[in-house]
Order: sequence, then C-alpha cells, then structure tokens
Amino acid sequence: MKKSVIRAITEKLQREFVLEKPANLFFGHYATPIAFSLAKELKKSPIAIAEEICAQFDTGDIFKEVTPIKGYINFKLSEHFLDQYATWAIQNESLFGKDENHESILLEYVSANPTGPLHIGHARGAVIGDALARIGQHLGYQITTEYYVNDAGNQVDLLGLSIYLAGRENILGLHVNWPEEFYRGEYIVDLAHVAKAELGSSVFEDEANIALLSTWGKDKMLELIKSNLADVGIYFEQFVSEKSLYDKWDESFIKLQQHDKTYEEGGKIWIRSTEVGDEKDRVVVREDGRPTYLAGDIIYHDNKFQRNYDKYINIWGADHHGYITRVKAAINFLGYDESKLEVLLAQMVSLLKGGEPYKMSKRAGNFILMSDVVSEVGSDALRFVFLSKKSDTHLEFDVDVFKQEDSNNPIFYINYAHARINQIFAKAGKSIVDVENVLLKDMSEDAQNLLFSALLLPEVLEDAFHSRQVQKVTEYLKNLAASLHKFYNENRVVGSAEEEKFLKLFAVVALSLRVGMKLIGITAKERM
RNA sequence: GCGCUCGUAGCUCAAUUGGAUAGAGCAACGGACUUCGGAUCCGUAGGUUGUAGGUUCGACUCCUGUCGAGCGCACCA
Repeated sequence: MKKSVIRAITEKLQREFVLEKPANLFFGHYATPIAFSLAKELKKSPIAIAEEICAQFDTGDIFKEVTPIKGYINFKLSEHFLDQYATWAIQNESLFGKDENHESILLEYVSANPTGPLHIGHARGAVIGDALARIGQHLGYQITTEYYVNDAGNQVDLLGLSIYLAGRENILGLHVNWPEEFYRGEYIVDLAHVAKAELGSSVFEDEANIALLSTWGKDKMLELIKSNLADVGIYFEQFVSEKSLYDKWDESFIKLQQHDKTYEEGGKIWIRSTEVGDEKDRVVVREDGRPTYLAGDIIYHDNKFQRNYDKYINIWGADHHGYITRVKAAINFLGYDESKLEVLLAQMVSLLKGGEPYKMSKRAGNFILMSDVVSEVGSDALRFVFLSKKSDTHLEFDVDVFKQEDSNNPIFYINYAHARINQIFAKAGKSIVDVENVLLKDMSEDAQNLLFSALLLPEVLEDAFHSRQVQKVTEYLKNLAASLHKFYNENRVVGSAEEEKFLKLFAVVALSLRVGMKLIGITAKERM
C-alpha cells in the first residue's frame, strides 16, 4: 500500500520526500512535510508551496483527495484502491505482508553458557531474536539463526567441578570444602544424581573425572536449554561450538599479525584494541598459551564473516555491552567491514516477587528459571510481555502481578477480537468466500478507517524489522484489536444492510491479527 | 573515577526515528446490554517529557552541562 503511494507521489514530485502517517486520520491516510524543507530553497512559505503541489495531483485511482493543511500535504486514499487491496489480501493470505528483500542476515542470539538452565533474562533476548527472525523471513530476508555455544573455558570447568563436589557431598556423603566460586542451585545436585545413574557413583571418587563431568554436564545443559527454548517455540538452525573453532586460531592470528594488530608483552599476546577506542589493549593468549574468551570470539567472527552474509546481528545481554568495542575492533583488524555487525542489547530484566527484588545471577542459585515462568503464565504471555517493550529499556515486573494477569492480559484482548470476528461470521452463517468480492464503497468514515488500519500490517512489519523494534508489532495488534472492539460496539453487523461489507472488512482485520500474531510466535485463537 | 544504556501520567510502557493537539493499558471515579459473546465499549481525571541551556521553520527525539537508576570497567564468560 505504502509503496503504491510512494510511487504515485514520486511520479509527480520527482524527488525524495518523507512520507508519514498523520497523527489523526482526519487529515488523511498519509502526509508529507516536504513543503517545509522546500521553503528555504524556493524562498516561499510552506503553505504556498503545499498549495501548489496539491494542485498538481488529480484525484483518480489511488487518491480521493490531496489537501494542503498548514504546510503539510495530506493524501486520502480512494475507497476503490482500499477495496482492491483488501480483496487481494483476503485471497492471498499467505502472501499478505510478504516482501522481496534479498539481504542475507546471520542472526545470533541467546548463546547462553551451557552451564545451567535459561533464566528470565535470557528469555528476553530469546523471544526478541525469534520474533525478528520470523518477521524478517516473512519479509523475504534470508535469515540464518545461530547459537554460539561457549563449551570451552573456565565456566565449563567450573560446571564439572560443581557437579563433582555435589556428588561427593550428596551421594558419597563426604565432607566437601567448597571453593569460593562454583555453581549453586539445585540443578547441580540433580545433575549429580543423573551422573550417578549414567556414569556410576565412582565418577565422584577421582578428581581426574572432573574434565569428563564438564563435558558430560555441558551436553546435558545444552539439551535442557534446547528444551527450554522449544517450550516457547524457538528452534535454532545452527549451533556453533566455541571449542570446535580453536583449530582455526592460527589462521585468524596470522591475519591479525599481517595487519600488525597484535604484539607480545609479558609472555602474553595482546590485541591493539585501543587503536579503535577501547579502554585498553586486551590479552588474547595467556602466558600459559591458553586463549582467552576474546580469542574465541575473534575466531568465531572471522568464521562468521567468511560465510559472507550481508549483515550480522548479535543479540546480547546488556551486561556484555562493554564487549562491543573489542569485537568490532577485532573484526576491523581481520580486514572486514565492522559496520556489518549490529549488536542489539537486551536490557536487564529486574524481577520482583511480592515487592522484593530478585538478584539474578547464574553463579548463585538464586535466579528465576525461564521454564518456571513459562509453566506459570504460558509461552504466549511471556512472549507478549517481552515483545511489548523496546529491548533497550530496563524492564521491571513483579512475578506475582504477572501471574495474576488473566483478562487484563493484552493477549486475551487481541485473541478476543479475533475470536469475536469468527463468531460473527458463524452467526451470520457466512464464510469469507461469500463476501470477498463484495465492493467496499460508500462506507462510513469509521469503517474506512478500520479497513485502512487493518491493511497497515505490511508496513508495520517492515518498519519494525528495519528499526529492530518488535514492540511496534505488538503495539499495532493492540490498537487494531481496540479499533475492532470499538467498531463492533457502535455498529450492528448481522442483519444490517451493510452486513456483507462489514463481514469483508472484519475478514481483513482478522487476517492482520492472525498474520501479525503468527509472526510474534503466538497462534490466534478461533474461539475462547 | 571512566564508559554504555535509560529517565515520558500514581504504576507498566508507546510516540511514524526531527513533524501537526505527547498516546495506550493498569489503578481511581462515573456511565452503556432482556447482547452479532460485557473477556467489550463510552466518559472524567491524570504531563513544564528528570533538570538547565543550545541547534531550527519545528525537539520526547539531535548537541553540551547537570541530577538520578541499572549495567560494565578481567589474563570470567
């Protein structure tokens, strides 16, 4: 819809312009403030320019009216145009909102350490990444989703040690001196019991088995993470193991050396990240020859860029923000265009329970499991809460309040609108094919506005994806549902003279609700 | 101390990325059905967009200062 409008206006103006939607539909469906920017150039008042431009347009197929108001140029679409689009949309549901972008994008998200179950903070990035992937794919982008598995390093070792010690204490009944840092939480003890069943309790008798328990535990945790994700309908196309990339270190290291971006000092190898604004240079290989985490990420991003995507999106928890400069530096030093990497930060989620703050930490056992919240409120509600907020705002909510949400939950509100439309069709004894060719003309202003809103989904999706702000979709769905409920309360459908027109109109609304919900990972209900 | 993110109605959040009168939901109050499902709708009230400047036709949005919150500031990941 927007594209047709832009094409028609470009034909007349022969120049770039900003097209926006007026705050109030009373002005028109679309508007452009171009007269303001032309004012200086033409040395005339915006109001005069707007009037002149409007005179160039003749009302025809697309526009019913083109009017200047206070310097803005407003476009009102013709019913004929809206009706044609509506008919097409109803008859081509699977194509509605589709587009033909060809950009290829590698989307990496979640990538939580395989040392424990996912917690509520991970869920935010997970849900946002998944929605972006769904929307992007719908718009034609070639999106590959990927999970980077940190299966090497201290954290995994610590997991093995924690299971080992938990086994000694809980299964062998031995006294254990716990180190300062280890993984707490009952899942470690559970793991120890599973280890006993699968590996035998003797595994806890020799500390040489810690390495085995690390690998074993990591695999178990990855399985658990996958099932946590599956519970909210998230499936990754690829998992990339950090460990498996270490073979390629030499290759990446040579590139860095060739560009003179590393140096040796104190027996360690450093990367010159200060050259591109980092606070200090970073160690990539320790004195004992073990690579640091950053080395792993350098190889990984080298590997990513070799796969030659048009763009790379990483969704990280906001606590990793300080890491962006380093990784971008590395990408630059490897000889790639670091602007192709976009890092979206999912801000911290602060949870309250009964007004008490919850401190979330993976190392302490005191965090809220994503799976607990999902089983309490369901996947749909969890998704909707996270998708309704910009990812970079600090989000705070009380679990108890979240649990209470039932009829006040916006999901119910939207589903109700969708189910309601189905009920009306049933009541009228008609189906969509009976009304899809009805001409939508001479409708009230309200009906036309509702139709226009319902047809906006494609451009909302485009906007949401471009700006990487999925809350635009949930916001749209809430508004569309509200418009439907309002219209329903003010207009009798079944039995009225305009029954068929309204049914067709409602069919378009239901279509947008259904497609929009599907793209945020929620299935619209036919009845409630 | 330095850096990143954020600060909008009592609460939780939007605001077409620099555009027209800053909008929703919750909470509060007052209304609307012998109903196409009231799980809905209508109305009232609620704001100096943390604060002080600046940029311009125009600022919640951009710049500078300042206050406050969260998170970082590893040879952990």
